Amino acid sequence: MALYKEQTLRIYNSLTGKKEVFEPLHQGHVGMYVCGPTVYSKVHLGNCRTFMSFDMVYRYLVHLGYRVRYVRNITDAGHLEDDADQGEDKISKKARLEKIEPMEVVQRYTVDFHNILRKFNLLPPSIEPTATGHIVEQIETIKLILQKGYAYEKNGSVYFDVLKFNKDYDYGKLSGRRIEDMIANTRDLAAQDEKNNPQDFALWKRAEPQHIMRWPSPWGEGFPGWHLECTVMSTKYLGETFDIHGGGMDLKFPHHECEIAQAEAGYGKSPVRYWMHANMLTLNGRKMAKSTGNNLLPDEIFSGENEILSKPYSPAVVRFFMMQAHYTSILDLSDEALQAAEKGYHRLMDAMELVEGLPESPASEVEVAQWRQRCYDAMNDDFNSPVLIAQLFEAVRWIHQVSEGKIRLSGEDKLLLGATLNGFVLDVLGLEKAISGSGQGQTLDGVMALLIELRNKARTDKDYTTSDRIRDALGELGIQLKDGKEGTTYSL
RNA sequence: GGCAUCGUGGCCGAGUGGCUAGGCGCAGCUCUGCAAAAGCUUGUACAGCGGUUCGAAUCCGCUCGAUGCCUCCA
Repeated sequence: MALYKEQTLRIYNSLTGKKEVFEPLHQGHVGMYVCGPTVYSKVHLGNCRTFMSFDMVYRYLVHLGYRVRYVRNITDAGHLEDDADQGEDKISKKARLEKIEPMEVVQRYTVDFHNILRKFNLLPPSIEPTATGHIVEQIETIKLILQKGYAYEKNGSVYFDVLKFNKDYDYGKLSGRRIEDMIANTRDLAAQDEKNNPQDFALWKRAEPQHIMRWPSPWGEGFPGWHLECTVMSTKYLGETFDIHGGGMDLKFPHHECEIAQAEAGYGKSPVRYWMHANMLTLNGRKMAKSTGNNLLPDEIFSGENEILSKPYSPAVVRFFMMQAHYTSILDLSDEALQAAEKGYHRLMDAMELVEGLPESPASEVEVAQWRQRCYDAMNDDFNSPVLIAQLFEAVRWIHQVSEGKIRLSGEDKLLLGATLNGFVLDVLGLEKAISGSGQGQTLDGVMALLIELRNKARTDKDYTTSDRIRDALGELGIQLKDGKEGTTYSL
């Protein structure tokens, strides 16, 4: 029997503001769409957190036995410098500045994006569609919205008529905004704007002569509006109604609000059953911004080449750090916090290594099956990974106690404990075992075994000068010796 | 200025009416030739001020602060 039949998953739905029991549209199948990056620069660490959160969501759904179609797009056209349909296309601008083709920009940063996500151990989505690959579908959708009367053409551009839409539907229901407030707060610049109302947004923009990225359309040469691609591609691959739509909190308004409006205008029904929004990542208590220098690139964390952190941190440690916070909470990254996460991460992973060799007893003194359910309870409660991790550390304590002979564990429970830990740590949280044994691993192991043997010989001979010399010299090279009950091990 | 999310012990971070997660640090202990590593033990904290309640970190109001979006400004 599939796990999802015995577990009750609840998801905080941003649309209703409540935790709701998750029931997919089609039993056993889940359709999930996540707004992907605009590939005009190196992927932002905050973006990574969002995608990592939804990777965890995806992994847990798969773990529960659902067949998930996970669609995450690549925005490679139409995303303007500001979101009020002014300014330049982000990708065109970068192409102009670097004097290369827009598609070179797209290619370069798509590759970067994939590389970074692979380091963070994110699973690839089922489908990763691009905006430029769906121009035809976008034009068709614009025609549909025009035909339904919720859009108008002006000088080769097509705009969505928000006020008209709001009469028949509810614009602002996702972000809790009222159209009256928005109108009251808007400066009157109708004179220089071709939109009927400042709240209207572009479905299609006429390309100015210097604009490089352009496609023919019934309204002349132009390019699609940013909000449209997500509506078009989610509908194409997941249907007019689908289960989960995710994205960063910063996309809630206007992007997701516009997606709802486009879909409702076109198809007459709300597109998404569960809206999920991941929260922001701050750095040393402040938002990340290139202009203030309060900014970190993922690779700068891995390499340690930055002015903010005291040392490099591996992708797995950063992932563990992020998983220790709930995805709906603002998370603050700092050197101190990463150091703490690194130690905790190693404690967890080291304990997992011990499970297999634990002594077995006829009966257990701990309730492994109940603990396993507590792990599920944590994840069932809106993917509460921090509470899950707290439960995992409960198991870490047991492992050490069993290892020291203080409590007993049956062979059956040992298997269950190990399988549960592996399932949650590796499959659900997506944490990887500490990197060891690359190309040089075996050689290094051999050298270290020799040094450890020599040092232990010196110690038994009470030649502490020699033994400490070995220990200290290795320490200076960044190799730490660990004297345990079972002998000496080392770590880099 | 508007909307939204939030403000928890030295740090990070769960918890949303009574049953006080977890990680890191600190301290004590065990182990050790000495250390390190590892393990064990230990913390009644919930921005401030009012209010509701038998009882609030948890509900309500106000103030202050943070983050995002919108506006303003530029």
